[in-house]
Amino acid sequence: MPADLDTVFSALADPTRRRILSMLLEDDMAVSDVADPFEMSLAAISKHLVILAGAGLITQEKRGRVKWCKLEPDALRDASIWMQSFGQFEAVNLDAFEAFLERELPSDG
Amino acid sequence: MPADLDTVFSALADPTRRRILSMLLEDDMAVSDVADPFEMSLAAISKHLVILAGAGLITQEKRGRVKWCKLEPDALRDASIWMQSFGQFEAVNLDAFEAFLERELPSDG
DNA sequence: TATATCATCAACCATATGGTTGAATATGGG
DNA sequence: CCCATATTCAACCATATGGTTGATGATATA
Repeated sequence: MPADLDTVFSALADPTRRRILSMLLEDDMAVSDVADPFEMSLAAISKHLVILAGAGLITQEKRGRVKWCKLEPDALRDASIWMQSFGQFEAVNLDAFEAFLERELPSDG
Repeated sequence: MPADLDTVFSALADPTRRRILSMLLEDDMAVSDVADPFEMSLAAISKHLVILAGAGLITQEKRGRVKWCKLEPDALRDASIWMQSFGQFEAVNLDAFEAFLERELPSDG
């Protein structure tokens, strides 16, 4: 049951949450390791993770006292499809795509 | 100068605004015609249009006393590209796409 | 000119959002 | 058992968001 578009798009609207997602592209992470590079409280990050999980963009699994966060890229599917319905733009230009990632991923996801 | 991802995603997070975008897929529209099918004030719709314009998703041009609204689908490009960076999902399945449009476009865009 | 129409502005309101801090709740290790 | 670690909870705060209404500013038309 995919989260609705409201939930997914508003989850994606926050730069902290997008940055978390891009961190999770590398590997699954514990909550406190997700929080480490941010200059905000662990509680704040914990709330962001709840929002990402509510949107289905991540899942969380507790093992011992550590809660692991895992990216769930499929949750982007419906939103992506929705965007393609406005897709008078041609299929993504791969050069532009790589340049974009180079530019955006390090800081903002 | 494309609007940033924050702006685009939060513009897309509201169902009224997505519905407006799907109406504009059909044709350019005047502000009051956009407002017609909604059960909310013209002023509220006017604010939504300002937000869509701020995200670059539409442009507005005043001719006489009528302000025309036009969809600008290119503004979705960066956001779409960003989403594809999480694109472990394969290229959009066209059957699923059409089913999705059938399901979503009439009410919610 | 007088009047109606198109759209925005300004002030206001309720609720949501994103952050804080300190206490509480597991769980693991010595 | 005792203590440290991992995470969330609860209360709070400032600001943002999405709506309302009534006034206002342009423009078209009789």
